[in-house]
Amino acid sequence: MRTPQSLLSRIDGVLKRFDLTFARFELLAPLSFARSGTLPMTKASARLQVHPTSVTNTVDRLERAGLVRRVAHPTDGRATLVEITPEGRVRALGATRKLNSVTFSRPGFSATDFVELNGMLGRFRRDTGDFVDDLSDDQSSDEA
Amino acid sequence: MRTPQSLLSRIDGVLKRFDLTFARFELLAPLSFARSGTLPMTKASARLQVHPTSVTNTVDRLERAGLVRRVAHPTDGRATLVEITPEGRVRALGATRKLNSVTFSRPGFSATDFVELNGMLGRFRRDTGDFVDDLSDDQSSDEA
DNA sequence: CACATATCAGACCTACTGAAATCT
DNA sequence: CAGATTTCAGTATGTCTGATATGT
Repeated sequence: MRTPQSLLSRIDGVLKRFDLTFARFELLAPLSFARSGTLPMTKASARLQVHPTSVTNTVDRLERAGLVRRVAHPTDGRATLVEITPEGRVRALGATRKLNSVTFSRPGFSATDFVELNGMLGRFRRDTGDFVDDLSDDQSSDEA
Repeated sequence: MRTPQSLLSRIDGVLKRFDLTFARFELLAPLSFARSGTLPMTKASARLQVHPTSVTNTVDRLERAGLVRRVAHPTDGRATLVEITPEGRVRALGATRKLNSVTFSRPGFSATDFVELNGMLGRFRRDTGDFVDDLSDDQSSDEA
């Protein structure tokens, strides 16, 4: 538990310069990668494995910061899409780059350990049934 | 980051039955292992790598629950020792046992992966200078 | 009508900052 | 007096539960 704690503090240190937290980055980054730039709230909740109200909270903050927008779902009147804004894209890209550069400059793991670790964690997630919807490639129904 | 998150939720699930959180267990467990059963606040802060005020907070809650006691430091008038109570020992032991049994029943890692992982995380902590005072075997000066 | 989606209100925990009290 | 130790007040974050409004 100490290692991810240490990693997280490094990550948060970087993200702070972008006025982001890890929780917010975790939502913003996938949005910036998704072609459509949108994600239904429900999917975000499942993807990040957090309570729906937590997503509401996170989206509230990102929206206040002008990094995302809430958009009505085109076909399901109950659902809401989160859409990344141009400014959100810029922010996500900058943060991602900085995180990558910091990670590469001081990875904390040897190259072989890194590969090995990746495999282990993948096996763990598979064995504990954690790959909930990472397979379904995104907001299939969201071509907004 | 997902794997420790998953582990933590399992751990918290177990600890909840003992009216403990992971943060509180992290303080209580070392106390139960230490022969003297005491730890200066400062050491606890360094050991757990959390802010001094967080230790104050954690000790407050444990003390309210009757699991620890605050004791004046015998030689340093500024310092305060945290002392585990008999009830605290019982609680810590029970929680530790339950955690171990759950861990063994569903480890999430293969035996070889587990050994490998241990080595990696140890190397990580060593390389990032995270073994602050785990070497100094405990509250050397606290024989209360 | 049963179910799904999202939000709100309320609560809790953890952690931090800055200021203060006490002691070495 | 400079520095160490701990606490307090106040703030922010993230997460959860339960209740609610809305739509399928």
